[in-house]
Amino acid sequence: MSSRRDNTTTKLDDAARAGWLYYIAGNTQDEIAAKLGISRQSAQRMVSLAVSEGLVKVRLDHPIANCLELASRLKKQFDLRFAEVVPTDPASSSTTLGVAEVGAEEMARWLKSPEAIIMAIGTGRTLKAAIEQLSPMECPQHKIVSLTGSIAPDGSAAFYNVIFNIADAIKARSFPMPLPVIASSPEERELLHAQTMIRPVLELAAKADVTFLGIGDLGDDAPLYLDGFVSQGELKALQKAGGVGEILGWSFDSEGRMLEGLTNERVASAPIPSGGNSLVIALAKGAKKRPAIAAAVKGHLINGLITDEATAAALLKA
Amino acid sequence: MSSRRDNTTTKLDDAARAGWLYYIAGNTQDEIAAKLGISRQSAQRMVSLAVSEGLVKVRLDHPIANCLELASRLKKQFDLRFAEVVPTDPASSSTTLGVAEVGAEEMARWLKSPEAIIMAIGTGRTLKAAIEQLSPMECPQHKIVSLTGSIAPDGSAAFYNVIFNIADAIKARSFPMPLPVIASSPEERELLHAQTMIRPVLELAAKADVTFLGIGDLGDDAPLYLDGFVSQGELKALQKAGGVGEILGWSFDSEGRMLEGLTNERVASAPIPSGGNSLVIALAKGAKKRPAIAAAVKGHLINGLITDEATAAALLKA
DNA sequence: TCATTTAATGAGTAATTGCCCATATTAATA
DNA sequence: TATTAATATGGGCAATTACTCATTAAATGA
Repeated sequence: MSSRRDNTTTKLDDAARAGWLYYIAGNTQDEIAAKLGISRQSAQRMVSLAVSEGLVKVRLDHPIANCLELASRLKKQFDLRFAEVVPTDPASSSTTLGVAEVGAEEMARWLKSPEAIIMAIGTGRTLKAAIEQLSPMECPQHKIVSLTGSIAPDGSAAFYNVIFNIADAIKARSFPMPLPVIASSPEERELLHAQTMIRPVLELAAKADVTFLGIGDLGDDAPLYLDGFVSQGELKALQKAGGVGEILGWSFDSEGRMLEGLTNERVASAPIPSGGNSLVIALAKGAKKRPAIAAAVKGHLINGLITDEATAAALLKA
Repeated sequence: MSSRRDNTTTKLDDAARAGWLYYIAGNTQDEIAAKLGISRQSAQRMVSLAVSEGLVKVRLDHPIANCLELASRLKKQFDLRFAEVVPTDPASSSTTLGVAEVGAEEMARWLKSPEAIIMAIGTGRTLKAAIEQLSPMECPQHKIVSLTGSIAPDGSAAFYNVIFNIADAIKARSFPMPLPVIASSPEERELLHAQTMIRPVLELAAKADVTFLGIGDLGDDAPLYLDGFVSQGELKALQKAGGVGEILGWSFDSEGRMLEGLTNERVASAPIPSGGNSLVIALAKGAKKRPAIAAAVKGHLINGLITDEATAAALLKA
């Protein structure tokens, strides 16, 4: 008892133990209670704690035929180098369910590489959900670079910036970008990018081997607006100019062409990587994002996509 | 659906889908049944098929998980009735850290039993460290019996004899063994064992419900030698005869076979309990003790083990 | 075609689990 | 030290899941 660090640690240890006995060893909660000398209710609490703390990871090792089919058609039709489709749960309103898990797996696959890679990371709710699924690992050989600013309009750390969450789970060198997402003027953007702290990050970003990012819609409740990065007026202007989506703050029209002027001339994020071998994977699903995703794949802003069955089917039909 | 090859494939696909909806999306089987248009029972069958076909993989992201895994493999491979593995702290040089705490917990678990039990106790540094972790408790119903002498070669109370330390913490009837660990001759051993004070202790020891003991190595700095129970010459002889470890002073070779003659014909300790239901748990870890532990489990000198991750992994590899 | 075997289905039921609530225990604070 | 707040515990019950069994549908082969 003396060597234990603190209460939380002990509790998580016990939870892990209970979770192991339940999920791996196949004990019932009654059996666990007996083995651990606690009541059944406590055993139940521990198991559920292990789940809610994310200690328990469930994976399904089966290429569900329809998903596979859709993925391969997506790859072909939109000239993608990577596509993954997860089943749609019609009843769930989650905008990340499934996509986040698969995204995390794909990230982990890259991070497991013994060779040093540069992984670039965007931002957004979906990506954040994916990061939460990442299992801790040590990979000091890799560099993880943020493509977009970590500063919210009010000066605080942006909630949906994920580079710091990654750094918690993955022991790799990480490069955040201490910038706002959108500067107040083109001049300020240039000034910010000229900073000695920023330039190496931008250079690193341009050389990324693989990039994971989210896609935002430009509807009336666009994340860019909800999070306060653009004003309502600016959003209206983007919509009027034909904008249907944004990546890293860069807005584009339904053909995937970047909009000229407007907020785009003040976006402080790095450009979307597009070098020859660089893999740019977007994580996105949902009816609301469909036009944005369609535009992004049409305009080859991305060359990889993780989405769900319904979205994939809709993309193929359009 | 067009690409499905045959019935089995389809079934597995559906099972995978059901498994996904259940484990990843968190649906109940009723919901799955509704969504897939099948009965609840069929949904249940599909989910369980997904599990039995190994489509569902559960992983536990916690250091404890590996320990539990190792423990269950130890139990299986060495036919142990009890095995507990604690995480290895690579930074610590302690030979008892973790093992002592868990040993104490296990002792406490037994002592909490309302039914009267006989607990036998060996000796050694690890065991002493374990006893120090014991919380005081009242259990007059139990008997605690020492398996080995409490007299150092110089006639003083042996430092690493732990029965008296137990008696401090635990209010139970305790039975020390006022003997040397190794007598000066086989004859003296017989004489000592014939004493009216000793015989009941030996009889009690033979009936122990559970035994906790340490394992000593027979390297050049064997505890048996350091504590002055055997001379350097005797130690060399033991090594030459193939001795790799000792329990209670009884030396054995790498297969866990007791050595013939030498100091073994003068050991005054009780024999290692081995009755049908008796649980004999050793507390030991560390590279130095590895051959001794391996021999003890191979030769079934013990049927319970508390050790650490590194030692457990090495034992399994050997 | 018909008998026979085999697999699939759903009803019923026992076992297991999730959760709420009252109580006890522990920790924090005055 | 006494009081209060926070937390943990176990009883009880409803929801969920696992399993058995009888029945039905499909497949097989003469």
